[in-house]
Amino acid sequence: MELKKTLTLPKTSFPQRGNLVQREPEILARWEKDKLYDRIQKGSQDRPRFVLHDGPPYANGSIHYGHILNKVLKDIVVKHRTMDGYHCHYVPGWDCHGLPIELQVDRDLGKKKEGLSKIQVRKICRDYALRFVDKQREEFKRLGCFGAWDTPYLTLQPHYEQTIVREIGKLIEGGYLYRGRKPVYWCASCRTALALAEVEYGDHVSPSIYVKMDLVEDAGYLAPELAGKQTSLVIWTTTPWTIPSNLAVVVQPRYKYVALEVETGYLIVAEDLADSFLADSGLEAAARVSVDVKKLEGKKYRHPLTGDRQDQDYRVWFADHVTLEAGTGLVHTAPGHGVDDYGVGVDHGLDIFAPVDDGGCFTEEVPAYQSTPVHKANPVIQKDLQAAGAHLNPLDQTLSHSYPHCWRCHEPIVFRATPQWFVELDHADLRQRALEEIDRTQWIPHWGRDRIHGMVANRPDWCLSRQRAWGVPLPILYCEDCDEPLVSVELAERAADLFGEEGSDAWFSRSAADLAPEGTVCGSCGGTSFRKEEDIVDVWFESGVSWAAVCEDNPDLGLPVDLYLEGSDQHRGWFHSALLTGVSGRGKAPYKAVLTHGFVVDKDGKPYSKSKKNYEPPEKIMKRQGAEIFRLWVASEDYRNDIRISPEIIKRLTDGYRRIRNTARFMLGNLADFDPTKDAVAPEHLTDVDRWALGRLGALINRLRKAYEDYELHKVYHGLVDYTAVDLSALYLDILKDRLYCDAPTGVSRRAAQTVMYEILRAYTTLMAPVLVFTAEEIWGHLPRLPEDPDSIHLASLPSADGFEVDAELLARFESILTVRAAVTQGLEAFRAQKNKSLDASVTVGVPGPLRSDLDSSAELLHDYFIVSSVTVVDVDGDEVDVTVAEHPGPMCPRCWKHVDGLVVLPETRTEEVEENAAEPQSVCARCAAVLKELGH
RNA sequence: GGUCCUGUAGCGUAAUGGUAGCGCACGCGCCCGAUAAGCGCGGUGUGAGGGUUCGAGUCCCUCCGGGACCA
Repeated sequence: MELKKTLTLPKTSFPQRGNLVQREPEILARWEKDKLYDRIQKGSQDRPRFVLHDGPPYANGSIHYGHILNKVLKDIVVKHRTMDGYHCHYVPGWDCHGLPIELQVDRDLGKKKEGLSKIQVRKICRDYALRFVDKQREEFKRLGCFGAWDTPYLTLQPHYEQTIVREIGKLIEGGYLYRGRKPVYWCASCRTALALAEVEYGDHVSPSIYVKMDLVEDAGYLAPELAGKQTSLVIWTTTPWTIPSNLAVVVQPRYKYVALEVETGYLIVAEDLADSFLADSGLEAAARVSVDVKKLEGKKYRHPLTGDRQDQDYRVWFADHVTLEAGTGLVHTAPGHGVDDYGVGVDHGLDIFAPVDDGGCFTEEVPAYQSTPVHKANPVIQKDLQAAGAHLNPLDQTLSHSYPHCWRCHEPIVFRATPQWFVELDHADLRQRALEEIDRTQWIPHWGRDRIHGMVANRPDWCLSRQRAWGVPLPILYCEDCDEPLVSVELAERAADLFGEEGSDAWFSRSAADLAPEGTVCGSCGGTSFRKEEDIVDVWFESGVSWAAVCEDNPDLGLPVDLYLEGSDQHRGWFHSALLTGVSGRGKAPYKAVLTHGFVVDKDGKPYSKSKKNYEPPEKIMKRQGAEIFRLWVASEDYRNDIRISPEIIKRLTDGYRRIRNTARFMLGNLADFDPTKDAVAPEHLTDVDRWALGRLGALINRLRKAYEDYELHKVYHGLVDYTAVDLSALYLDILKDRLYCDAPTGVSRRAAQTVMYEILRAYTTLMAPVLVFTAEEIWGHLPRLPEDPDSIHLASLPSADGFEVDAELLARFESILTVRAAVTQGLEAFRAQKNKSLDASVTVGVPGPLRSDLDSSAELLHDYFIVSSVTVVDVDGDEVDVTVAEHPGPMCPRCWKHVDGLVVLPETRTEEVEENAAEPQSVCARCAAVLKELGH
């Protein structure tokens, strides 16, 4: 008789290998066919809501690691909350308007674009966006993410566009919207504003000029030497044409400045730049006098070319952007022609003066150069400065440097202030109220609060307008007679109504007269004919109001939502725009909590980039390993820091996955003949180690549930893997093998083991389901189920630790047993090196007094716990466990491989088999003999 | 340059201011009844330097490295 055939070995159709690339799509297809997401929604209708509102990715390109990280994190949270008893409706969204698509379409169209109308171009942009929505949608679904994929929100949908315009109406109603000027990149040859992405840097030779500007007051207060002398500021610039627009000079109060004595008086420059200035100008300084530049704040100087303007102009201010890299440490400031300059202008109440027209020519505001293109005006201005005695260096000095050029015509661009629409941050305490809302919001991690707080506290007014075509138009008209803008809630509402029906194309397809509400007259001159605003709204405003477009009126969602979850860059992006629109529109933040994650970087911590190619495209990994590995990756790393991905990390995760899968498979194999409704045994039939195992399961359940609730998902993964390796594989399941394989298949001992294993596998599978969505479902399909169990694990609830309470006394006792077990396995090491199995050993353990009673209460089972053939416990002096290992003297049972004092000869082996094979009669241990008899052998 | 974050063994991750632990990898061995599996044993670490403290991975400062957002 072949004894191996009398064992109950694991048996299962659950494949050892995941073969995820093929299996995942099958599972997805089944979910789709079974309408699983809809069933989850219907089944949870009466439960409390938990709303995770999706931040829309941009509808361009294929998804990358950052998208995967973000969407899988969201999905794990949503699936966990669903299994935790909430109704979670997840509506994915896409950001569809904006420059990247418009630029791409521009490139694709090339010259063809010139013959197309705005509406035609917008149609192409729309098709482009929708194509990528479809592509990304499939990619997200492939990751196992659940959601309303058939009814996502898109910022180009009429309803969404309607909301955008309505919320602009709210800004108008609240008085936040105003028209101001702001410097933008401007291409004079294309006569258009350029976005940052449309600017190319290239070498350019510019004039390099030092200009002196005389202080009005006697400068004796700076240093006694200066009293009675003409003292001047020296500035340096490569754009002489901005000198007529100069309205201020700024210095850095932290730096040291000196006054250089020259023929005409004293010249103030930064100490560290004095030598380079003298070298460039060819001037000689008879003396250097240290000056305290802080005393210059607010002092007036005379502009070398223009007469006096308003009192606030031509003064010295402090600013941080002043550096010692080049120039003089005193920075010429023209608020209409530079970003830093603009900031100074806003801070000090200066005119945003930009006397340059669309074609890059001076306007009548500068009569001397009127109609001259600015770059051609440079030499003229230099000569005028020289004539005024203000040009300190030779006229032909130049500087070759990197300078912005138009991406299309390659001409050098200019900075030029143009009219823009702004949200006024300090109107109606908007900024203050936003800051208060920040403090009412939970930020995860907590430092998110400081980050956004700093940004909101310091940000300038929000420039809402963009000079582009692919977006939602600002609902504003201008009077044809007096050019006054018509800004009204009625007009916004009228536009909103039209957009809701026709989309925002209505603005372009309809005439201004058609768009104006009936009876509209210009508030300024009473005119009745209008032209349309051509600007569109900043896309951050569009996505910012998603709470209004998506959540506010949806009974499955509502406001405020529970959670926004995005990368930490969104403190300045979406969290920020949603906060400001929420506070200005509804008086409160649209979210209760905001969770942020870091960025995906390579193994060296460097951000991965398309140009460096320091990464493998995600779709390649997907095609090789499937989506589950990505989900494991997301769950395994602490997302609060930057998240690394590398071949080694993928390898480690794959190993972890196999461990989990194999352990589950082992349990399934040993449950093949187990029907929980019939075969489960009562608690009193469980052994100590069974009860201990259930206690450990209870602890795991508590730990993982807390980790999920606290969004500490990496603790879920590590908790699960550690439990698998330590508690299950190395300990409990290893100990169980003898009972499972050798005891009577339907005997109470084996059924007890199965009962416990069943509870473990059920809970284990459910706990992993939010992360390992496919594998958990697959295990669920093979698990003996109860009649009330749903057909998908994603319809099940998280396990409760009730019923698996940790018995403190038992746990303490097992701690002792496991301590001794560790000593025994260590003692066994030398024994096993002699080609012995641990079951060949007979172990004598000397244990210190305190442990003794803990061991004695399990004395009969210790050899099973230690997986040896016999254990004798003796007292020992001292507090070290003492282990002695010897070969067990008795014969080994050929069936269960344990050594016993004596074997029993099997009755039927005495006869013909023996004679035929001339073999010894077969003998087994008493336990196996009884089992064989019961089996009918 | 500014604001904020971050640095624990090869990789991932843990540690109310109180003995630096866990898993995987790696090395060595066992097993061949979870088998493209399983079991055991083993070495390796707080970026650097100061400070506070009886005691610092943890709090403070400086430096170095990395990141996000601004400029």
